Amino acid sequence: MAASPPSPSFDNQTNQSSSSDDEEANARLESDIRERNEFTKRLRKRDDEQTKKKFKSEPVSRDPHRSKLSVEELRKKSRRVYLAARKDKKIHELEEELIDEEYLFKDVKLTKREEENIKFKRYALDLAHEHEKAQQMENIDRYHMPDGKSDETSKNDRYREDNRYSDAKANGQAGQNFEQRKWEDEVIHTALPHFGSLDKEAKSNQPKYDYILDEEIQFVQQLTIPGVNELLQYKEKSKINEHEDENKRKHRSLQESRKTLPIYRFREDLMNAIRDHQVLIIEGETGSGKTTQLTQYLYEEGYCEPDTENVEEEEEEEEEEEDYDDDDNIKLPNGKKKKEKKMMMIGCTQPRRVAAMSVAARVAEEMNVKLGREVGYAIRFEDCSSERTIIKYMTDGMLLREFLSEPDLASYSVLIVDEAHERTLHTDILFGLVKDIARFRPKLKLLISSATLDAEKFSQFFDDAPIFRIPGRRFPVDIYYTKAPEADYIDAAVVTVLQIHVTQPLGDVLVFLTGQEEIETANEMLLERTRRLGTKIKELIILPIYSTLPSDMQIRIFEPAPLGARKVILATNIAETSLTIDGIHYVIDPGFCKQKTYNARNGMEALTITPISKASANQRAGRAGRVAPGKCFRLYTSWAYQHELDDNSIPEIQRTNLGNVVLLLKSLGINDLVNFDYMDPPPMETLRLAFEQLYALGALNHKVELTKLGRRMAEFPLDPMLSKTILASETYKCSAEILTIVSMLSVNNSIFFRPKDKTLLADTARQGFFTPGGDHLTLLNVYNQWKDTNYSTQWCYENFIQFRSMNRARQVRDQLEALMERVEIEIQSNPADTIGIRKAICSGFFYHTAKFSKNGMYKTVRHQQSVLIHPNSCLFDQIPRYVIYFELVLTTKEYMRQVIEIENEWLRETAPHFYKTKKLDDDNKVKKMPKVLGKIKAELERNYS
DNA sequence: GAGCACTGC
Repeated sequence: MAASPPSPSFDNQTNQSSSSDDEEANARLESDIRERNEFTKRLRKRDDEQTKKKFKSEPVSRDPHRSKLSVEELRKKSRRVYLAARKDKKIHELEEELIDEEYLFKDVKLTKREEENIKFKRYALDLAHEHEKAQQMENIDRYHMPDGKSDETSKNDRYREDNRYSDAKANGQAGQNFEQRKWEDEVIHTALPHFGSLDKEAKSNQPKYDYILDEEIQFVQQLTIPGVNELLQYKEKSKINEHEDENKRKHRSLQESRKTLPIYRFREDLMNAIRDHQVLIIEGETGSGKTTQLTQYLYEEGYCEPDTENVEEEEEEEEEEEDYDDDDNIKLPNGKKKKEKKMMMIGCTQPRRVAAMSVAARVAEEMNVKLGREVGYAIRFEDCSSERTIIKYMTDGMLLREFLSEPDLASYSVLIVDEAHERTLHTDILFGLVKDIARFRPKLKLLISSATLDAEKFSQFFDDAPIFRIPGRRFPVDIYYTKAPEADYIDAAVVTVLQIHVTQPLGDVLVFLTGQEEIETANEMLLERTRRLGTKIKELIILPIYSTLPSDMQIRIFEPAPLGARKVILATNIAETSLTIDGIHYVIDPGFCKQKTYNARNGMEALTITPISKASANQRAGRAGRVAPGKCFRLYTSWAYQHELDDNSIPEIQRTNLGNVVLLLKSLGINDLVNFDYMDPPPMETLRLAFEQLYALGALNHKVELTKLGRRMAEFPLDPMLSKTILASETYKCSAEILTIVSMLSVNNSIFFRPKDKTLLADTARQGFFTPGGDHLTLLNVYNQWKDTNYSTQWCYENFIQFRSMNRARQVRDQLEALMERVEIEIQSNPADTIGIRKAICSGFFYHTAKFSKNGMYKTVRHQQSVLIHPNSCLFDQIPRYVIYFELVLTTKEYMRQVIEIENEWLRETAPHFYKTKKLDDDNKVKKMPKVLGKIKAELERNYS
């Protein structure tokens, strides 16, 4: 990994070629950066304007310069190798120049400028000599980062800082953000005079610092998130009993470690609060132990005991086979046994599958029972629970589905909605549902567990339920902000990584970027710059992580860095909540993430880079304090944090298609979705579109009631249009093919693998699968070929197909196939009948029809939106008159993704209620929606005004 | 000729 430093000799052959390589790479980088600058400029426009307002004395903000600057600097950098090689030569020249000048101008009156020039030259020469000396001495700490405490160096730094103020004043060009800087330094006593170096103007006079780092960013420490560390406070030394067997010893130590968790101290108070209140908001910080302990405490308090009224009824049936004692794990901790299925359950929801699984496993271990028995979990594709399960962890969506079979959730005595602050779509819907059932089930306990900031809001929603606060366990994290906004946050992040690497003690760095592309760019930049620095710096191991990265690459981030080296992890949002990496001491947070937006007016989705929320920023910062005190460097100003970031992210319910949720709620008998108890209501347009689509699909009738068809559609965990397609496949006797297509469509566009260095091969492979008729049939073709190889991994690899996605499609298909029994549809295969297959798709997606129009684009029939066929589609270079698309996405243009060609008449055949019937070759006109929908619209408008 | 944050059923 450590590249050798550039050869000092410029004449050297290899060096020349490598420098031309460098130039090429730089040119690429340059154009990349130019584009990015344009982009980020737009994003930061608001930031700029605010900054301008704030610093009125400074008419031009730094940002517009910066973007230009980085290009200029890149040019400089491309010559850096060359310059480095000339260092010795230059020093020598400088020496001679000085001697000459002193000799020549000995008796001449020099201008002030000339004098300064000579003075500067001597200063530079002195520095260079000093630097060389320092380099010869080993273990000298040249790059010191002041820590703000009053040691010798800090004083010096402070002095230098003050000089900078007066310099700026003297020059009459009140330095960038001068007032602000001074103010901040005065107000914040812990201010960091400079992180690495001084500012831009000062930097040019500081060749000593410039030598290692090309550019540096200034940070100011604003505050420290205090740590809460109760580690070991309750730890008791375990006495090892030699007669204890391994299992018992392990169990004992587990029990002891349970007592060290912060929540343990609050057990009694907590249980009292739960006893006294039906609904309790638990504000528990990460590491408090609430997720694993709460369920166990509740169990130990007897919340699983059968409902007494029920037990009397069921007493006669109390007979069950006892295959219970044939295991090592015989008894539950306090000797209670679960006797029959009338024991009540404690349910705990998690937003993520892995969390549900791993927490359940941990609790099973702590309770010394087998996972899947008393303690179990339920996630899609995998139900690891049984009749005797009393503590059940599950994903939020899973509990939502349970409402379908048990609308009052009678088998639960306690429901815990964990990680409620994440506000997933399913959690939000659950809020309304559980609040409702709590009203007529007074014995049901409801615990809403959330991180900070939100608790008050949850309390309000649940009729002012009391809030119980449990501290967490974490280390303090120092927060640093930049002094001025950074225009190019990738460049800024890269520079900060190097600053940390050069000035800070060892400890891994986590950088949050928005996507794969940014991660790859940052990776290349870091590689290039560390290569250039060569052995002057310690080894830096750069590791990318994002969800579509192959698993073997993902695992690498968990390997500890070798001795003396530092890991830098370039991550997407995946590292914010979904996975935890130990050993992170430094977090770099540029303050952006990608967010999906849904436009209900035309049904178009887009993925846009948006500023994160304060809650997100704090979550990210917290990642630095898991194992030791950490530092978080935010690449935005403290002012921006205070004034420009929202407190919380927009909840999912407000930015997603609600078709499936509306259908689910309808089938739960909730008729009035407009007045449903939302914590934050979805946009009116989204609800209206959902109603309209469900009506068009025949899932709702003219009275907006669920139809028989709608009830069958609700069985599938899919978008209503996909469910309808499946149900329609019965008519065309091609359910097997449709199941495959639907499964392939529901794994998000990640079937084809396209590595950067093999784009041509990958594209050829993809085109090889193209099937006449459209992309759906292409997907079917891919799946069937894969199936013919007996689901081979090798085949995927050879054909540039993502194995992980295929496997997922297979799982989805298996689940859907199982559900076919419930809706009583036979699995029939008719692969040759591509018309039948397309007609079935038409029955579900007639709503997504687009017609080629005169202006060379397509127009969607419903919203008259101009769209294009996506360049990845097999129909890209064809112009079918009518097409049906799976989805609309806004990227560089408005595109239809996954497209099939259809015939005009199919629309009237499959959706006669939707399309007006006229003469055969006449254009199909969309029928007017019935009055009921108009009424809904009116009601919606009333409610949302 | 484009470009896929992350989940979940």
